[in-house]
Amino acid sequence: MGRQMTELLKGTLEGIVLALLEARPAYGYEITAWLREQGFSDIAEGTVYALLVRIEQRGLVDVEKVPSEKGPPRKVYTLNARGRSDLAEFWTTWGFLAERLGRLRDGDR
Amino acid sequence: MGRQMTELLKGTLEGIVLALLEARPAYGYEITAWLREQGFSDIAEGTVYALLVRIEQRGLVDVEKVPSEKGPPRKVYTLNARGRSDLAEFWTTWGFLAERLGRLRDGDR
DNA sequence: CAGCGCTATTCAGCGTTACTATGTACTGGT
DNA sequence: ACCAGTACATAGTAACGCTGAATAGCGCTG
Repeated sequence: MGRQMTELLKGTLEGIVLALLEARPAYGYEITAWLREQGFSDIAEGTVYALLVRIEQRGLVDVEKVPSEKGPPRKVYTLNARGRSDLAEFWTTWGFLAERLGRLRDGDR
Repeated sequence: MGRQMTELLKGTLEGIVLALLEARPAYGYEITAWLREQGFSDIAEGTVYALLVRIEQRGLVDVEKVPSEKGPPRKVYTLNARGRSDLAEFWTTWGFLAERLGRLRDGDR
């Protein structure tokens, strides 16, 4: 993966996953697959699982273990109230940045 | 500064500074002041200087020492060819992310 | 039934970045 | 002599994503 993408993903990836979980509960493997579909083809599985551990420890998600027909049990993550609040903050921060960057890009300085 | 902003700035801040330098050469103290004007009120001076050292070592900028009327000599940074190429890459990467996030925000999933 | 592929999670070690806190140095005004 | 403003620098820390590998369950095929 490019160095720039790696750095830009810091913080962003967490927002993306929270936003996905807002739409529907999901488990790690599924999230990784979804990310790849969305064009984030180079995101390592390990990265996603580490992220999920973090947001669980911060109390942004509820976790439920669900047996799978194929392979080991899934850990299904659901966004809770704290998570929704955190996501709202994320959108505010992102919005601020995106607005500044948009102006910069259009040569408005 | 918020944790989210700190993480989102990773990679972004470098792009912002490169974009500024594309518009006009500048020196560290000046860049810090400009950032504060743009609403990045909490970015520490040390952060900017460290960033400038990095992009200089990567060969993205040319540096010229210019005596100042007030205080020690200024190090004026000018974006060079490599820097412009790096900035173009940054906009591509940023554009990709901004597009995905824009969709996510609008509930398009 | 052995091996392979897919599903699913976990972990150790690493590199990069921004933050905090501090230090150095030069100039002009009181 | 002192202090505020200008200007640059650096050591140490925390957070995040990446690499690479390991572990484990299940179904299918030779």
